[in-house]
Amino acid sequence: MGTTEGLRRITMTPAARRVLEAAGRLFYERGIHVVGVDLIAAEARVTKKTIYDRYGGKEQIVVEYLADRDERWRAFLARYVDAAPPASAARILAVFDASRAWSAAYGPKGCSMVNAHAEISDPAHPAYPIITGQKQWMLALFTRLAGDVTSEGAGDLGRTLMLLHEGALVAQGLGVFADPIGQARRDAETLLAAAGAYP
Amino acid sequence: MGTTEGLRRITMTPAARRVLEAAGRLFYERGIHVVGVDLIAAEARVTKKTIYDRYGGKEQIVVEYLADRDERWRAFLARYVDAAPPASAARILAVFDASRAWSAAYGPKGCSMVNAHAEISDPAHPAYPIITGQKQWMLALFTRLAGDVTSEGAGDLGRTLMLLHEGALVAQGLGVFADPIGQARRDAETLLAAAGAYP
DNA sequence: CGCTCACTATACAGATCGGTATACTTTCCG
DNA sequence: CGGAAAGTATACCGATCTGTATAGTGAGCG
Repeated sequence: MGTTEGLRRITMTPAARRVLEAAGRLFYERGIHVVGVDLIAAEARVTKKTIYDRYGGKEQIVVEYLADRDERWRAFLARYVDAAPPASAARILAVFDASRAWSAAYGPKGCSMVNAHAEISDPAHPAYPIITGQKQWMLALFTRLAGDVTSEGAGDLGRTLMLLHEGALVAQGLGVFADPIGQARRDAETLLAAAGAYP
Repeated sequence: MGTTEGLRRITMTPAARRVLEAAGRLFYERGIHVVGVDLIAAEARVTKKTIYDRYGGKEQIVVEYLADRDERWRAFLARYVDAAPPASAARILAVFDASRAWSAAYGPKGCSMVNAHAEISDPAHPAYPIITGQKQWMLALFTRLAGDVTSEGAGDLGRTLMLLHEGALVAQGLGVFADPIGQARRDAETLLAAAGAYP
């Protein structure tokens, strides 16, 4: 079901897990290119040999980092969406609730996929499909959830929700104003009311 | 009026201008950390000595790059906004028209400020205020333009427009769907109609 | 004329980059 | 018992990074 199938071929030994944890934190907070393998090794209390035994190269660490974030975000999100009544507007609002909770828990520097895309511009990079795949998946999710509560115009509504959501993540990362995800949530609510999603 | 006053102290000789042009193109297309001074020098057909004579260091090239983009974007945008009737909803829509034209002319890889923020996380970096300053300025612009066409709720409308606009730039950069800026523009139009901005 | 400024050309320094090699230890498991 | 797997420690490689040093060229100008 995931788009990350053929990419993750790492034996997740305890040391490999520490590497992924340290790399994830450093990549997200400081950026990908600026974080070296030596720093990751030191932070994970692991030798470089172990890193290269498990991952083969830095590129694969990046792939694992993004695939892991993607996987965890989808699971995190599912808990919020599934908790809301089926085919309800509340299911859409739950996405914004999940984003706010995720941001509070895992760092407010915006979306890791968007940030990674700023550094990985080459579409041939093995991590590229993970980045674009998650955004495609989010758009499909919004469109599907919108289709469950409106008789027509689900595509349009889905794209608008996508824009509000992405905009909120960026505004959150740059600290443009307070609680942008809350703002986006209220905007989505208004939008859903206008679309007749509250019967 | 600009937020970039105390930062630009470069004598813009012909060679320095070629450096800024080359660095701007490379930074935007490939990223900041991944582009070295040697590459910039080669691409600008300039020796490294000239670069360090004019800019002092790579950090200042980054500052000039972002300050220049910010300056040019504001001038570009002003032409679109000022061409629309004063205190009209068309002025707001003109922002989206400007973004679409800018993206078509200067590259579709999203917002250079957002991309730079992914690589420059340290708030003490001299380029940081340029990044956040532009977003603050955009929010103030949207809020001011919104205040010109609605009697109340300009702050709220301004923030919503900001989210739509930022979301559209990100979606454009990641290629989530076709013409996201056009989508955002239509959404803004609906929003403005609901707010009674068309008398 | 002679000075200054902008610039070229080239070589180099010191640090850091991703990645590899060698040798050793521990743990688990058939 | 014995061997494979997972790990540590350390030293190293070539390439690349930002930044500097030295020497020389050409144009503008008082």
